[in-house]
Amino acid sequence: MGLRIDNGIRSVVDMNSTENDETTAVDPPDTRERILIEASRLLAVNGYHGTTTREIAAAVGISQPSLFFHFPTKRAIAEELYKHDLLPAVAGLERLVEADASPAAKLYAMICGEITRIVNSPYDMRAHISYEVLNDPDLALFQDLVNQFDDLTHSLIRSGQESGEFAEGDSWLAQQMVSALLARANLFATTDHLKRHSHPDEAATLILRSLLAEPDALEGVRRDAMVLLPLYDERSV
Amino acid sequence: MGLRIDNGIRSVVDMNSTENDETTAVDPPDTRERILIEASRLLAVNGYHGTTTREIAAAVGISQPSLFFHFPTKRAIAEELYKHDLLPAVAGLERLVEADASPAAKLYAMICGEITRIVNSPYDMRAHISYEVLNDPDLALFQDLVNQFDDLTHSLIRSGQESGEFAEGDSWLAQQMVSALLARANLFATTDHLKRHSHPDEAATLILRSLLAEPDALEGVRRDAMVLLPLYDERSV
DNA sequence: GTCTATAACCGGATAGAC
DNA sequence: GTCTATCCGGTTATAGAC
Repeated sequence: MGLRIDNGIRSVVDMNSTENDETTAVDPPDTRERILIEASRLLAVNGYHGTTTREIAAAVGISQPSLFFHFPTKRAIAEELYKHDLLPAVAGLERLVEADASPAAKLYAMICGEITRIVNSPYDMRAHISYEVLNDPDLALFQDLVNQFDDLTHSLIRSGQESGEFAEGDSWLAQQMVSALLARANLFATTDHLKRHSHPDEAATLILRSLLAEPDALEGVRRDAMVLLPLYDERSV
Repeated sequence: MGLRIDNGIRSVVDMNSTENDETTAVDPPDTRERILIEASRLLAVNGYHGTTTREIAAAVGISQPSLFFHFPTKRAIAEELYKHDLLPAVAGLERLVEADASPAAKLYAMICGEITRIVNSPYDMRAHISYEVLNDPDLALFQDLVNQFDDLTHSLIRSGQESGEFAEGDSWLAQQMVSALLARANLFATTDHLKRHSHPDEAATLILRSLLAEPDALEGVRRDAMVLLPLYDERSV
């Protein structure tokens, strides 16, 4: 079958594809896709209420009403962006949780996979988990998705503590630290510090060192996580 | 003096005063103070652009134009809140940095002191470091303050790495983890999980375990930090 | 698919009475 | 200090031509 180009920006699929077929060479983003890209930048910087449809249209280079040919409402633009970010994350973490491996390896793989995904995303998702968005009753779907992700992370930490692989401690606080670091990773991705200087592994190492009961176990965890990592990526399942 | 119950909110003035005269016993929040409290909640949830002066006024129980008797603009309300949050943080961290102690103890004391301060604040400061606010050119003052805080944290981590007290690693990433956790602490404070179940020490422990080259050094670091802690609090200098 | 013109609304802020 | 009434600029979204 081969990878289809989904007409857009180098879709996520393309960026990560291990082999390219010759048809993917050109790949000019259509208007709809350019709207999503520019909107993601503006939403990240100015927030949902701080971003106007005029600004998005100007960034794309079309008139403000032309936006409404491609999307029914401003909200629909934001929804598509948030879904693009959150659905693969929840699905990937669910696959990891069900896998046969230690909680530490699963957590390590999740952090690596998630940061890799964020860095490779064509969109700027810094704002995806702003309180402003999560508390908007009209965007309740995303509260659910974020809560699902957080709950899965929390249960991973709990079961690691129960098996003795992780040190005892407030599992809720630990989960918040993981989720805070991942939210921050969206910022790394655009300041491009992460792209140039840092590795997903470093973030995972930082978290695991703080959780593991036995620091020397880290190398083994890393090896197990590398085997698990493809599971997190929807293309490889 | 004795502990007064603060009916609701302890006013900022009271919290920081080293000595109380007897006239402060009752402490009914005046309108101006109530505006700040309600505005902090709404700003935290809906963001700056997502919060209207009409909503703030309704929460306080006055008419919308009455706000403008107490504050010249909507922005002035936000500015006062952000200053209240950021000025003591930067000043406290500066005092810690200049103190005579190990970087690890200073970092531990900062995290403890900062979370304690957040939990005790009468305001809900969840939104204080949203990109929406930090990127607003009219609020550039706060970018400076946040950058100062982050730079001081970063230099603390760097010098700990240079002395061998901390493990090698990306100091920028480590600083981001600290700052992300503290930003999240503003959320803890209102979900009141932190107030009930968690201790500032747990957060500091979580971070230090991930940074220390020698995990067994943690107990000594904690003891040194406890001596340092009063330095962070402006009331005790 | 994109445009111009515009409807309908909501935002911050002011005027002036009490 | 607080109110009612109001101004005015900016915002989302629609209508209809090309």
